[in-house]
Amino acid sequence: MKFSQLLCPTLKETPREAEVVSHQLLLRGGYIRKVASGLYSFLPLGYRVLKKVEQIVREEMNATGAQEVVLPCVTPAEFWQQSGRWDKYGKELLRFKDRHDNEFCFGPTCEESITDLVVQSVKSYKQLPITLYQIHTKFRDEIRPRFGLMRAREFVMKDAYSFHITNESLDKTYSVMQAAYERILTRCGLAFQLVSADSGQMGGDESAEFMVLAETGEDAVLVAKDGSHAMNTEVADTKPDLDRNLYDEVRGIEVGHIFKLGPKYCEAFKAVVLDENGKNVTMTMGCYGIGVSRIMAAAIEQHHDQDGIIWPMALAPFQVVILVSSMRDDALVAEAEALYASLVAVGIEVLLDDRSESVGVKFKDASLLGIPVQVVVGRDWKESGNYEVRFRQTGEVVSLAALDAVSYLKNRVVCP
RNA sequence: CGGGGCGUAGCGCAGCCUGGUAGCGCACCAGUUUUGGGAACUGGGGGUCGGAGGUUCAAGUCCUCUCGCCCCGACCA
Repeated sequence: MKFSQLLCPTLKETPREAEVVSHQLLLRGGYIRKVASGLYSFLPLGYRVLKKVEQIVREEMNATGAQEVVLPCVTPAEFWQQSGRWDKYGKELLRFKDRHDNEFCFGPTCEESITDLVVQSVKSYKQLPITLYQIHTKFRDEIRPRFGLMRAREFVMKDAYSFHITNESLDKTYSVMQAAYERILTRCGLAFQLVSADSGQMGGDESAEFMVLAETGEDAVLVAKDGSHAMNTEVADTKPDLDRNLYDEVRGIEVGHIFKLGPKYCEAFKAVVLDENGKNVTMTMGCYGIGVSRIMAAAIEQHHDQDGIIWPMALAPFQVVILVSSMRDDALVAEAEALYASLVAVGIEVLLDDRSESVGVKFKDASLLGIPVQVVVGRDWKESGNYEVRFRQTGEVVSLAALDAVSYLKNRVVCP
């Protein structure tokens, strides 16, 4: 991609509405724009990052044997009445009527819809266990949306649901999901903490949250000093005899939550299969959510500095940006374009900053955008034929012979 | 919903108290000179001053109502 063609309206000044750093930098970097409170458009760079997170989630889900589906965003009121949540969910559930005066809501989560699907299509214990997931838009009419993508009303979530006839089977899938979530967050380059949690409105027996550690996190977490476990302070508050001296309190951003739901929804939907004796048994269920768009924000909260975003390699919209120090120097431009073509040819995601801006602007924008590797074709190349390579995260600066550039950069953009 | 703050060009702001031709910086367009950490000059374009009503000869400014946005709280993946 050439920067001169890219829709990327960077801002020098922070919009007044943005309070937290991820929101500020996403706006300043031209990643997102606000449409209304809690509603955001993703611009090309923002969408690239979102797709990176989605793809990591998808790969790890598929690796567990989970199957990807898509359910409608709009669901009929009957589903929610059947589970009892039409009354319980409150105003967070966005409700409306169609032209026939039938009631619907925009799904904030999909236990009802997925259970309905499974009821229709799963009839035998031989089809179990099964895990279905989707990566899709959710809407929750939050009391107070805030902090940009951190607590938006419309957001992208991966929600997975597993169905079983034994608790042992549910336990097993729950563990598999936990391990998958650990791999997802590790691949995303995030430091996180697994915490036992309150299952809240979802119901169920056991749940755990995945917290991305960041001082700006909305949640407080108690981590045992011996490292053995951690819990949300919401849970700690229900344990009056807990010795808080044995814990350190840290802040976290909840990016994932896994639940053993049990039979609640399956009972409500009469989700039964025939067992090996030909008898009806009610299924039991687990659900597993990851805030895909929230991970974007959390990654920035954890990885930024005064100059801007510092994307982990796996999430970066581009791995490399080539800065041409002067667009009026034909030799420089030709060299940069040749380098660009050869990097593209080996599959590196590279942005060529071919704008007729001063090199200072290009440095500032490259740092703000958080592209992991900056390759400068300029002064050094004129003098010695070398490129100057700068690493956003470490500040390391390397002088690189042009001949070695492709193989060197290929090695340096590998995701851990 | 309670408390607080803010709405003036894409972004950041001044002007309001004390009513009288709607401004500044950045961004944008054209031209010239520039190009190693947000260049300079010249010339341009862009505004229902959030909306409605009122007071007045005259409202961005005063009054009333209203909508939106942000922060704190309750709530929450």
